Amino acid sequence: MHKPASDNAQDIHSSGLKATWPRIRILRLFQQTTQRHLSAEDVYRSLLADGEEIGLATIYRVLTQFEQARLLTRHYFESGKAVYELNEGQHHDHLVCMICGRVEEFFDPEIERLQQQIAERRGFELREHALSLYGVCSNPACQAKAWAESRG
Amino acid sequence: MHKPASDNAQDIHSSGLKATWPRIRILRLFQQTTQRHLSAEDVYRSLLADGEEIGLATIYRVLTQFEQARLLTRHYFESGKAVYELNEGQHHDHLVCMICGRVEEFFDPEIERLQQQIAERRGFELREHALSLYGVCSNPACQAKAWAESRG
DNA sequence: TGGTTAATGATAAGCATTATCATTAACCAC
DNA sequence: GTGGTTAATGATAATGCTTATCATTAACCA
Repeated sequence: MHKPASDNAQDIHSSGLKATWPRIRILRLFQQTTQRHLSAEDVYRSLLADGEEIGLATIYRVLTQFEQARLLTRHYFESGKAVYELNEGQHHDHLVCMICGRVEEFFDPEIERLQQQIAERRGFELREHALSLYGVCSNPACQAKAWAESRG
Repeated sequence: MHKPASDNAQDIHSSGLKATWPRIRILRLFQQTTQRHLSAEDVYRSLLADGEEIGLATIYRVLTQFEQARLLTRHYFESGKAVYELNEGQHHDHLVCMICGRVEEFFDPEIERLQQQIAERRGFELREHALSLYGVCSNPACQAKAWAESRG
């Protein structure tokens, strides 16, 4: 069902990092959690709830390292704080509910192609992009809340 | 050539805000500057250089108010700090040079259409979106620096 | 023109994140 | 396996951007 911790240690090792206990636990959390997108604080709390007292400084450091090692990818979603998700190869963009915070993923090859074309036309060598759509999801509670907000 | 300050005061007034001196100067800065995208700190420094001692707290407050009044729009560009630009009606997205920070604007109706379509298919009512492309611009200095960075 | 009420500015507080540094634990050679 | 080297950790201080507080000041309207 889940990757065992040892595979986990392999992944970390082959990224040129020592397979320390905090790093193993953090990576495992991303592999096992149902909530794909986690902030540093989320990771800290989850591990603590699981009896793992890992310092917040370590969490921040490891998340940054994992991002550089391409084990995780980072996003901002306009919230003022970074969230990370497991990098499973296929690139995708995000659709975020402004009410409940739910995040859906999508991939549109045509949009990707157009982006590349726009960059090329302007002499930019495209390295990465951030595309996030913000709206109100199909949950009736969200639609009700959105409607209430719109009328002050 | 430039809008006179009085028009300026009109815009502020019709947004339901008092036409105070700090607000007039801040809006004028955005209308006159060549650098379209300014952070709170940028605004503070520019006005100071122009002999205008406006408190940083006021700058932050006014930028937020102008954004709510749709006189300005806010962006993040992954930099950890907000930048604002004059809202002149037509929506556009951004192409940002990761080396020199230069920002170009673009608009692609096809991308806009596809975004709308994606949101609809998933039952989202699209409210806004953030699309920023990051790369290396055509400036030879940037390309050289990017190349140097890529090899540590 | 004066009174009311909101705006300002100095400063403190807040929040996410990074830096510092003494202690601890992984790894590699033996 | 064991020990020594070197990097990782964790507590905490520091930073950077932004918002809150509150006494003082200035816009607006009657």
